[in-house]
Amino acid sequence: MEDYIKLANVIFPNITKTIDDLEKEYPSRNLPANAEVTRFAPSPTGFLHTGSLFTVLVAKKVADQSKGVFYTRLEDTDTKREVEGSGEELLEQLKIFNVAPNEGYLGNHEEGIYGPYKQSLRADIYKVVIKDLLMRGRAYPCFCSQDELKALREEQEKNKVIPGYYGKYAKCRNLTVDEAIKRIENGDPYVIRFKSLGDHENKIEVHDEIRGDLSLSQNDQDIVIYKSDGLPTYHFAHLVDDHFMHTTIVTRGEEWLPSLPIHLELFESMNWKAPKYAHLPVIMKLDNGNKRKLSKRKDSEAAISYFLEDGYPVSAVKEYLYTIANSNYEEWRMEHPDASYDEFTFSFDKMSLDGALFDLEKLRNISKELIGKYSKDEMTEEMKKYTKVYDRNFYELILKDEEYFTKIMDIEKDKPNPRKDYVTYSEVFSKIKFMYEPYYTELMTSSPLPFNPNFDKELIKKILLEFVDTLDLNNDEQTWFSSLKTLANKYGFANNMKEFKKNPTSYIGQVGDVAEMVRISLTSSKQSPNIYYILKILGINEIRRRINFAISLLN
RNA sequence: GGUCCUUUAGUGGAACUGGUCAACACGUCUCCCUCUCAAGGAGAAGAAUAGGAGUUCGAGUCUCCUAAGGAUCACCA
Repeated sequence: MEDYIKLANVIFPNITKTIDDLEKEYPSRNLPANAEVTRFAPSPTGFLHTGSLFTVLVAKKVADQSKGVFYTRLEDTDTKREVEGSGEELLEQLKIFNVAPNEGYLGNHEEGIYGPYKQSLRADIYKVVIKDLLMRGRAYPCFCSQDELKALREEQEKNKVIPGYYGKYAKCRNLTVDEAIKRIENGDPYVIRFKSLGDHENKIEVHDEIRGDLSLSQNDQDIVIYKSDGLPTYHFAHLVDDHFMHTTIVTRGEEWLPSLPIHLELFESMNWKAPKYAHLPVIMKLDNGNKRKLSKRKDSEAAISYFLEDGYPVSAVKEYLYTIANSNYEEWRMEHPDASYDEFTFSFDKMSLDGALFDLEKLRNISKELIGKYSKDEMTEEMKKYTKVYDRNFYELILKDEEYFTKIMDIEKDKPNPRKDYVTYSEVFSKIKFMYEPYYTELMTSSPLPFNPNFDKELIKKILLEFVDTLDLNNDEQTWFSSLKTLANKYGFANNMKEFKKNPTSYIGQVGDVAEMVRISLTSSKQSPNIYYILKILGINEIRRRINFAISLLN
C-alpha cells in the first residue's frame, strides 16, 4: 500500500487535489427528481455526421422533455486526428438545426460550472483520478512499446487466444513498484493502464435503455487510461467527465456497446454510480445489396452539410430523423400536422433496434410536403436565406424584384390543393428560370421548341397572334379559359379531350393543344404551372414580346 | 476468428402481457380530375413475419438450432 502511494507520487508529484476536492468543486446538479442530463460529446475530427445529428436530436429531446440539461463536451484528446476549426463548425451546425445546448462547449466560448468542457483542458482533473487509482493499486504504469504489443497480439492470434493486454499477458502489471519507479526516473516512456479485476468467463447483467437487459462478458482487459502524451483515452475521460458533469443518460452509437463492460468496471472501481446507457442504432446505407454504416468517406449524405447545400429545409431533415428515431412519430405527426416537435413525447422503447437504412425518397417526400406548406412570404424568405449562401446569382435575381419573385412562389398557393412543386430549394431556380431574362431567351434558343409537328407552323403563328390580340388579363381564370376554348373552337379544336376522343375526325385537336402552343411560347417547355397565373405575372407587354419572339423562332 | 447486437413487403416500420384476412407511411402500378406537370381523389400489386424444430387448442410474438447482416476486438473516439 505504502509502495503504491510512493509510485503515485513519483508519477504525479504535483497533484495534490483529492477526489473529495473535486466532488466539492462539481456538486450535484440542482434538478427535479426525474430530470435527465444528456450530452453530445463529439471529437473535432470533421464535419457534423448525419448519425451524430441523430444522436443529438435524441439527447436534446430526452433532456428537454424531462426538464433536464443537455450539454456539449469536446472530446479533443486525439491530437493527431484533430481537424483545425471543426469544433466551432460543429457547434455552428447545431445552431442551424436549432439544437445547440445552453451548457458546455459552444465553439468560441463555454457556458456552465462543470467545465472546462474541452477535454484537453481537463488534464489535471484526470490526473487526480488516476492518482487515486494508482494509490489504490488499481492502475499501473506500462512500459511496453508499440512493437512489443504488436508482437504480443500476433502471438495471441496465432495461438487463438483472446488478444489484448490482460491476465498473464499483462507483463507490466507484475512489475514491482521499485522497478517501475526506476524506469520512470530513467525517462522510459510509459502509459498508465487500469488494473482489471474482471474475468472474461463471468457474465454481467447490464441494462440498456433501448435494448433492455443484456448479458455481457466481464471486462478483463487492462486498458490504457492515460496516454504517453498526457491525455486520457476515451474510456477514462468518459468515466471522469460523465461523473463530474453528472450525466444521467449516455446516448451514443451502438458501436460502443462492446466496450460497455469496460466502462462499468471503471465506474465500479471508483465506487461511482454509472449513468444509464442508451446505445442508438446506427444509420445504414444500402451498398451493392449490402447494408453498411453510413460512411464519411463514401457517402455524401453522411455529412449533414450535404442536405443544407442541396436545400432541404432544416426542419425536413429533423422531421425525417425523428421518423426513424421513434416509430410512432409519423402517426403522431398525422394527428398533429401543425404541432412543433417539442410536443412529441419521445421514448426509448419506441426506438428500433436495427440500424435504419437512410431513405432519401422518404426525406424528399417530407421535404416536399413541408415546402408546400410555406406561405409565399415564408417561401421568399427561405429562398433568400438559401440562395444567399449557395446560389449568389439567383439571390441577386430575387433581390432585384422581390415582389415579382413572391408572385411566382404564390402560383396556385391559395387553391384547395396547393402546388407541391419543389422538393428542395436548389431545384426552384431550374423550375422557374423561364420567368427571368436572359434565361428565357436562352431556353427558347438553346434547343428546338417542342411544338407538336402535327400542326402547321402557319396555323400556330396565326393562333398565337390571335391569342395575344384577344387576351384580357382582367378576366378571372374561368372566363379566361372559356375564351381560350372559343379561340380553339374557331380553328377546329375540340373543347376538351373527351369530345375530341368521341369524334376524332371532326376536330384537328383539342383545347389542350392550343394551351400547349401558348405554354411553349411563354416558357419554352411543355410543362409548367398553370398558364393563367404565368400570364398574370408576366403582364401584357411581356406576353406580347414573348409570343412575337416565339413566332420569330418558328420561321 | 472470438464476443455481442439485429432479422416483419423495395424502404421505414405497427401488431399491448401469444387469439379473426399481418396496420400505417414512402415508393411502384392503374384509373379519375385536369390546358401540361406537380398536387388531389379512388384503387391495385407487393410478406407463407430469414430458415428449421419444439411448446401450445392456437406463435411474428415463448424455447432451441442454423443462416444472413451489422458492430467490436488500438497509446481513435
